[in-house]
Amino acid sequence: MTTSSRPLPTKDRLIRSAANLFRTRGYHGVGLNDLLADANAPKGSLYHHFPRGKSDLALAAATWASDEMLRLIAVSFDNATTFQDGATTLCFKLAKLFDLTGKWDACPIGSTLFEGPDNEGFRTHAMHLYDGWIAEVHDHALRFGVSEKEGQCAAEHLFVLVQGGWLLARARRSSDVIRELPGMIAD
Amino acid sequence: MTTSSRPLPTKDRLIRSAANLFRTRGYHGVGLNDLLADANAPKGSLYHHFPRGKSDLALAAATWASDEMLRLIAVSFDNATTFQDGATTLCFKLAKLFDLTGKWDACPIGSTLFEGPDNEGFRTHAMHLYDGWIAEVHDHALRFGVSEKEGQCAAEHLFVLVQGGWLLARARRSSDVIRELPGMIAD
DNA sequence: TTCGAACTGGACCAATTGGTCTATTGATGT
DNA sequence: ACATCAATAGACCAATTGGTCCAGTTCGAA
Repeated sequence: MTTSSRPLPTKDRLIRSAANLFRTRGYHGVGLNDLLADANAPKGSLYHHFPRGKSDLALAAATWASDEMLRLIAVSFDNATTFQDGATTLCFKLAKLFDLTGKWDACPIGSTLFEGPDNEGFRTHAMHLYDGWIAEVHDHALRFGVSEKEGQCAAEHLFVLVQGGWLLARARRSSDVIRELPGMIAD
Repeated sequence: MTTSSRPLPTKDRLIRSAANLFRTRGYHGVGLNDLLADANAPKGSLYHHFPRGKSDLALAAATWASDEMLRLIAVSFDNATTFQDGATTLCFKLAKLFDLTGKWDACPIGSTLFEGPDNEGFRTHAMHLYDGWIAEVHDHALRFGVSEKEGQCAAEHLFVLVQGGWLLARARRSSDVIRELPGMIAD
């Protein structure tokens, strides 16, 4: 039961709980019991909405979490005047979420989809979601008049920085690294 | 049974197997049965050498894997003439390991120690190991005449890039990103 | 050769795992 | 009022989990 989860339909509660739990404890680190208790749903509902069970739910949870991230990228770059500006805003927003919520301390996709059981399907899904993030940044970059190739480079660079920073921040329990990320782009 | 594991003492076989398995499948993704089969050791030996069981073994495995990485950093920077040079060599070595072995497709520390059970102890251990990597790069950076602070920055920057690149490379099943990492330092 | 500790082998355990199945409930259209 | 079907509730299951325990074995020092 994360936030005002009462009015949400069961399926959405399952997805949200799964996303939040997998994010910090990993796919295998979360048992169905924890999951169902957190979502306040019986086992029957899980297998009604996700016939293939835990793995299906993990896929859906990762997609949902990815969409959250896409929105974060969008709002960060929408009001930006330069790429640097957008990247800086994104990092600061991530750092704030890292500090305030207990769940933004790791990339939701990686924690959920790597180390999964049917590794190949999970990996492919993760790849697509990541490419979605990069494409989103890429599109925004183009608005600032950079070339196609430069935009792709910049987007991948930002992705790599964010992921690396996320990990180090988690290990140190400090969002400082994330805030210093933008400085690494210009250097 | 990874490589010529016959002459190795049981304890070392356990550590190596644990390091290799946890690296790709995560702490919770590896059961003791898999682990013991891979190390070709009985359960009694595990709890003799690691009285606290799986978690103790994971700590030892992470430390061992970290030492491997430290050596890789050392040989990369030892014969380098500039920081860029050392960083480039390191990335190319990592990319090669990524391609050749099946196990260098993720940071061994993160996969093993995050999402662990007694999260706090695991997290602290991971932090120390990571700081070891950064310190190693930092020391090499100083040899090239940069200031203390610049060296720390450069080391953390490289760390972040490597971690982020590692993740993207894993998702894409391609070491290309890792090889392009050095280009992101200069940009 | 004997003694004692380090180590091995594996039977055994309670708890938990992901998953199945069926009975029941709720709502919606007719 | 009825039929229909999506959704819920949870008992139940085999398999596996990490962990305990102890009888043997091995091996080096006395």
